[in-house]
This record gives sequence, C-alpha cells and structure tokens, in this order.
Amino acid sequence: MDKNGAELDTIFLAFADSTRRAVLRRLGDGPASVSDLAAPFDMALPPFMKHIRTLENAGLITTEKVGRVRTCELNPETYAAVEEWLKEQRQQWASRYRKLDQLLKQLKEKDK
Amino acid sequence: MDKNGAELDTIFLAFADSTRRAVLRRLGDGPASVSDLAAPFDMALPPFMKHIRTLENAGLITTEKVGRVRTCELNPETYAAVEEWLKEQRQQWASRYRKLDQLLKQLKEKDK
DNA sequence: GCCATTCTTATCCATAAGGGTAAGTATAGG
DNA sequence: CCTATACTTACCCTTATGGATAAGAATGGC
Repeated sequence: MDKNGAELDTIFLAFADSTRRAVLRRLGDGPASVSDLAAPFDMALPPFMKHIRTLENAGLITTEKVGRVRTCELNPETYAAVEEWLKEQRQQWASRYRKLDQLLKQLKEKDK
Repeated sequence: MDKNGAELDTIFLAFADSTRRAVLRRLGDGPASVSDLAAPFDMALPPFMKHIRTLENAGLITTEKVGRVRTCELNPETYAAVEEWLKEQRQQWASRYRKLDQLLKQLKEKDK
C-alpha cells in the first residue's frame, strides 16, 4: 500500500500542470471521452493525449477504449498516497512541537 | 488566500522530487542550515542549493542568512493550498456520487 | 592577518516536459 | 463501400530540470 518515491514523483508531477488538474476536476463529474475532455482546451489532440497518458501512468485515472472512443475515469485510490504523505508531514511537525513543549516544560521544572 | 494555478504548479513541482521531499521531512524536525540539510545527499552543494531555492520559491520553506550560515525552516501555511485543492477534488467526487444517488432514487420512484 | 568554512555565482551538459504538425489506423454510420 | 470521427503514431522544436565543475565572496576562529 505504501507508495515509493518514484510513484510520488510521477503523481506530484502529474498534479503540477493546470491542464491536467482541470482534467481531474472535470472527471470528478464522471467519466468522459478523450475528445470531450480535450474540447475546452486550445491544444492539439496529440499533446493533449500526452497529458492523459501522464495522468494514467501516475495512476490518477484509468482509461478504456471501446470502439473508437477512449473513456477516462478518475481513480481516487491513488490520491490516498498523496493524502498519506501530507499526513506524515503534519505528524512530523506535530511531534516536533510536542518535543518543543516537553523541552519548555523541563526548563520550567528546572526554574522551580 | 486562494492560490492560483501558477502557484499550485510550483508547489506540486517542488513536491515532485524525492530529494526535496526528504528535505521537507527533515525540516519537520526543526530548522537546519543548508550544509546540514545537504549532508545526507551524494550531491554537490550548488545543485542542492537549487532544490532549496525551488522549495523557497514555492513558499514551502523560508530561509534566512545569518553570518555565513543560511538557515531553512518549514512554512506549513503553503501546505494549506494543497490540502484545499485535494479537499475540492474530494467534494467533487462526493457531489457526483450524491447526484448518482439521486438519479438512482428517481429511477426507483418511477418503478413504483 | 591567515585560513577554513559556508555558501554563491557562473557556466555547462544531458534529458525530460510541454507544445506543435503531418500522416496513419480503425471503427461507426449512411 | 465510402466517409467522417476519434484517436494514434511519428517526428520536430523550445524551454525547463536535475545534475556537474570551477572559481568567487564573505564570515568566523586562531
């Protein structure tokens, strides 16, 4: 379940582009075809497809081709890796502040 | 308070590198000098400094130079922008599933 | 004052990322 | 069958990224 560094690299890199973030937001409304997803963007289809592949490689979406149409869908599971990483960071700060608290308490004790 | 797309780009890009993530984790223990932060990595100082600048430009850390030493510190506020973006995504799915629920309920009603 | 320490600046290099065009393939519809 | 649709493949281009080295401040300690 734990994501290694390389996976987080590709996930965060996938997030680091406004076009891709917009696609993810759009997919929050439900599955859509590549051309439907591409429509709002002033971009040729091939480069747009690269964004789709980037999202798929990162595990943020799944795609399936039926007939001519490739349908894309959100894969929320992968977000868990990000949430987990952020959670660890927060816990790290928390433990630091706890240590700081303890240290301050000890100093107060010495003052007595 | 709302972060625009460009800011999110730089924040997520800053996260998309294991060296930088390790630095952030280390800074969770408290402030540190550049050379202390660099010590665990098999990398020359100038490229390492670029990582520090990347983190600073993204607003994820603050740095201050006193004498020869530049001290780096976490700036947890910027994480809020990320958390907020993730939260919006989750709400998006939630609203979708709610709509789906409603739709299914309506279909059931028609069945009666 | 001299020297080691701690960055900093300047430059370079290889690869990847984000965009484009042109032309190809494969299916759906009439 | 023929044509339009919906990608797909194959290239090209420019800029950014992640690394390196070499040499230059600036500060602290003796």
